[in-house]
Amino acid sequence: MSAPRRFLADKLCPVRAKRERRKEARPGELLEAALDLFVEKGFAATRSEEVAARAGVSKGTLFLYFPSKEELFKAVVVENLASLFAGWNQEFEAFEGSTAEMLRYCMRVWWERVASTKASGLTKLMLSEGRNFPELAEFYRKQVVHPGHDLMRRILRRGIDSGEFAPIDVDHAIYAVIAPMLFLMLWKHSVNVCIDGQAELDPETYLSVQTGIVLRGLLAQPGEQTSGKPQRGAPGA
Amino acid sequence: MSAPRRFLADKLCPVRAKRERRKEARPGELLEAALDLFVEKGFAATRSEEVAARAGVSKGTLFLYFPSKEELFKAVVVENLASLFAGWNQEFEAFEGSTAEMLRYCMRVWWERVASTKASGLTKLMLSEGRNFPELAEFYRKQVVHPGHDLMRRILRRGIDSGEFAPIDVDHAIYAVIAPMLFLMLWKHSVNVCIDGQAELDPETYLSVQTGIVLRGLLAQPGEQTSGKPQRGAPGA
Amino acid sequence: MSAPRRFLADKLCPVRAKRERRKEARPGELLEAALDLFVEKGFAATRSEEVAARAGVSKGTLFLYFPSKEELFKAVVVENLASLFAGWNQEFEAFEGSTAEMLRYCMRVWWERVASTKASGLTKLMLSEGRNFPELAEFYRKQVVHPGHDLMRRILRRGIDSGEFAPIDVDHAIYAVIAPMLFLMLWKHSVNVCIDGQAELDPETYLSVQTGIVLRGLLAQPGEQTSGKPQRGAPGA
Amino acid sequence: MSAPRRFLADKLCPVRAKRERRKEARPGELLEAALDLFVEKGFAATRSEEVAARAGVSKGTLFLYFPSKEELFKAVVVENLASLFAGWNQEFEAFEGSTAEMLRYCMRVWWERVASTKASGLTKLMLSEGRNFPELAEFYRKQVVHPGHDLMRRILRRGIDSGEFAPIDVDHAIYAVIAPMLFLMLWKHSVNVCIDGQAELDPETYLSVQTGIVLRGLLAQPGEQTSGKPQRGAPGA
DNA sequence: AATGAATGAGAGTTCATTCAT
DNA sequence: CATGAATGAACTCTCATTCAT
Repeated sequence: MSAPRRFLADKLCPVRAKRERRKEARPGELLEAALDLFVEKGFAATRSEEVAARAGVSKGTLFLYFPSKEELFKAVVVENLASLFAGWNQEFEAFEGSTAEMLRYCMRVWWERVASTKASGLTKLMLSEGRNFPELAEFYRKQVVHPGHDLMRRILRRGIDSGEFAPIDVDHAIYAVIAPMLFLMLWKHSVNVCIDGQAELDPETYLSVQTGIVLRGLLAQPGEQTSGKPQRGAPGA
Repeated sequence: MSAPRRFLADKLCPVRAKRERRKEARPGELLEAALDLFVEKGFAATRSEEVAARAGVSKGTLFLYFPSKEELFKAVVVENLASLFAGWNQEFEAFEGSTAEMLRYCMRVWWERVASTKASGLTKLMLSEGRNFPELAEFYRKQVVHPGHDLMRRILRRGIDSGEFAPIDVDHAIYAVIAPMLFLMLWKHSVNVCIDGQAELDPETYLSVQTGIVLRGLLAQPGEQTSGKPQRGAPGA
Repeated sequence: MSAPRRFLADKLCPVRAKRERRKEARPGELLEAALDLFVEKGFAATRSEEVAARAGVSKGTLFLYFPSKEELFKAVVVENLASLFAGWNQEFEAFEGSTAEMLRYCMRVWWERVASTKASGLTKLMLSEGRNFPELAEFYRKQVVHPGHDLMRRILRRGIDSGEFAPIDVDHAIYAVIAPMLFLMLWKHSVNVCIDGQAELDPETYLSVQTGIVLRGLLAQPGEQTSGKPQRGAPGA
Repeated sequence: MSAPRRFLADKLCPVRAKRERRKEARPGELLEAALDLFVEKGFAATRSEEVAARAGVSKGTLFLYFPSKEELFKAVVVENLASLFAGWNQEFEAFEGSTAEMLRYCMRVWWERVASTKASGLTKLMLSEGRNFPELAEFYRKQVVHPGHDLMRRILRRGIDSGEFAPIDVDHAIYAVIAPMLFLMLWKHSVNVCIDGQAELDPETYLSVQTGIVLRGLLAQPGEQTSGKPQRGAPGA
C-alpha cells in the first residue's frame, strides 16, 4: 500500500506525467488494497467498495479494471503467488549444488518471499473459503498448487536421479515438504484469533528443524532399501 | 448424520406421541444439520434456511429453538466441543499412571472424540472466520480454548510436580502439545480443498510421532538443567 | 385482570365447579389481557401470543375463542364500549330533569365509566391505527361512534324540542360536545409520551369547565335568533 | 408532494446534468415520500420499500441515503419540525411589541407553518407510537418538544418580566398554551378516521378563541394576587 | 377443550454489479 | 477513463395462524 512495490501491471510503464502515472498505477493500487482486505477479512466478507476506497478510487473504477470480485481475486493470486513460479523455475533450473542444499534454499526463499508476507494469507483464505467458491479454488489449484507441486516434484526427482535421495514415490513425498510450510502459514494467519497471548513459535527455527527432519527422511541411506513411500512417521508426512 | 449420537438436549425421551417426539428431537436435528453446514461452508456462508431445510423443518422453526444464527452456532459449539470438557476433567482427575501415559492418552482421546469427527471443523471455522465475528470468537475462546488450555496446563503441571517433566514454562509448553493437534484438524478440513488427490497423512501415525517428539522435549533429562522455556526447535514449539 | 369485573361472556354462568368456572372465564380473561395490551402497545404491535400468555393460556386457545386478532379486537370493543350504550339509552330514556342537567350527567358518567378507565385507550387506538385497519374502523364506527352520536343527537334534540336549547343544527353541535371528551382521552393516553413531567390537567375540572362553555353555547338565549349552526368560536365546535 | 418546497438538503443546486440533478433531489424526494407515508400509516406500518417506491426509486436506494428506517424518520422530523426552531428563535428574539401580540403571532405562525401542514402528522404519530419506539420518542423530545417548550417558556417569561403577565409558574403555564395546539393537530389527523362526515371545526377560529382564553388567564390583573400556578379551570391547563 | 410445534409470507437491510453522465 | 447513483436478489428474523395431538 505504501512501499514502492512493483506490480506486474506496472511493468511496462516508462516515465510519464504524474497524472498518467497514477492511471497506470491504478491496477496495482487496487491489487494491493484487495490483498490487504482479502487477507484481513476473507473473500466473501470483503466488500468491493472497501477495496476501491482503500485504493483511493471509486467503486466503478474497480469494475473497470476487474470485471468482477472473483476476477479481482484471481489477479491478486497471480500478482502475489502465481507469478513467482516463473522466476523460481529459472532459478532452480540454474541451481548448482546438492539437491539437499537446493531444498533448504527453496524453503528459505519460500519463507522470505511468501510465507512471511501478506501473500501467505491467500493460501489461508483458499483453505478457508475454497469450498464456497469452486471456480476460485480451481483457479488457485491451477495457478499455484500445481506449479508449486511441479517445482517440488522436479526437485525431488533431481535428488533421486542424482542418487542423493532415496527412490521414494515423489507424488507423496511432496506433502512431506509442503506440510510444514502450510502449517506455518496457517499458524501465522489463524491461530492468533483463538489464542490470546502470542503463541511462541519462531518460524525460522521451526522451518529449519522441519526441513532437517524431512531431509533426513529423504536422503538415500547407504545400505538401506527405501520403499516408494515417504517414511511413515516423518513429521508432516 | 451418521452415528446414532445422543444430544445433550435429548435426555429423557421414552416413547411418546409423534408430535412430541419430534419436538424433543428437533434441537438435536437442528444442531446436527447446523454442524454439517457450518463445517461445510463456514458460518457466514451458511444460510439459516438451509439449516432448517436439512433438518427437515421450515425457516421459522429454526428460530423457535435458537433465537439467532449466532446462538445456533454457540449451541453447536457447546454440544460438540464445550460440553466434552466436564467429562475429560473428571477422567484426568482420576487418572492413575505416569503423566507421559496421560499425555499420550489425552491426545488419543482427543483425536478419537474430536479431531476425527466433524466437530473439528468448528475449530477450523473459528480459525477462518473468528476475526469477522468477534462475539463468536470470544465465546469460543471462553468455552473451548480456555478449558482446553486449562486441562493441558494441569497435565503439564502434574508432570513437573511429579518430577517427570522438566520445570518448563507451562504456558508456553502448552502450544508444543496443541500445535500438532491443530495442524491435524486444519489438514483434515482444509487441505483437501487445495490438493486434488488424497494427501497421504496418516493421522494416527502423525499424532503418535508428534507426541513422541513433544514428550522427549518435555521429559526431565537427568543431569541436565532445563530453562523455563520449551526447547527451541522442538516441533511446534 | 384482577378486579372482579363481570364480562359479557360470563353472563350466564351460575355457580359451577372451579375447573369449569375457569373455562367459562377464559374469554373474559383473554378480553382483559387483550384490552391491556392493545391499550399499551396498539393493535398492530400487540402480539397474539403475548395476549394469550397474559391471560394464562396458550396461543392456540386464543384462536379457539377468537378466530383472528381482528375479531379479538372487535370483542374487546364490544365488551368495553359498545355494550355500554344499551344501558345508557335506557337510562336517558327514563331521565327526568332538564336537558342541561342531562348533558352534565351524561358527561360525568362518560368520564367515570369510560374515559377514566383503560377503555378510553381503545378510542385513542382507533384514532391512531384506524386507517391501517379499515375493517376495524368500520366496526368501531358502527358499534361505538354511531351509537354515541345517536345518543348525543337525541339529547340535543330533546333540549331543542323542549325549548331549552337553541334550534341549532344537531349534527354539527354533536362535535361541540364530543370534542372535549376526545381531547381528554387523547391527553390521557398520548401526551405523557411526549412530555416528560406530569402535565397539569385536572380532567374533572377541565370537563366541567368545557361542559359549561358548551352549554352556554347551546342554551336558547332569550331574544336572540340562533342560526342552524353551532356558535362559531364556541370551544371545540 | 404538492408545493415546490425547498428541502434542507437541496441547498445549492444550480443547473446540472440529469443524473446529478436527481442525486441532489433524492434526499428531498425520499423525505417527502416518507413524510407522506409516515403520516398516513404511522411508523411501524410504513414499509421502507413503499417509501422508496413513492419516491420513484428502488428499495436499495433508500438505504443509500438513510442508514435505517429509524434514521429516515429522524431526518423527516428534523426536516419538517426541528429545523424550524432556529428561525423562530431569531424571529422572537427580534420581536417588538407586547408579549400578548407575540403569543398571538406565535400561535398563528405555528398553525400556518406546522399544524396546517402534513408535518403535524408527525406529532400525532409520536403520540400514537412513541411508546413502541423509545429511541424515536427520545429523539423527538430532544429535537422538537424541548425546543418548543423552551421557546414558549421564554415568551411567557418575557411577559412576566415585562409585567404583562401574572407571575405564574411558567413550566405549567406552557401546557395551557400547547394543549389547544395539540388538540388541533390530533383533531386534524385522527378524528376524520372515526367520524364519517367532515367534522365542523374551523381551526383558525378555534385557535383564536383558545388563544383569547389563555391570554385572559395569563394577563396580569391589576389589584389581584396570582399564585404561581395557572388558573385552575383555564382551558387546557 | 387445550396445546404449542410448525409454517411461510413479509419486513428491514446489504452489496456486487451496472450504466448514464 | 472515472464516477457514484441506482438496482434487486439474497439474507436474517418475526409473527398471525393452523392443526396434529
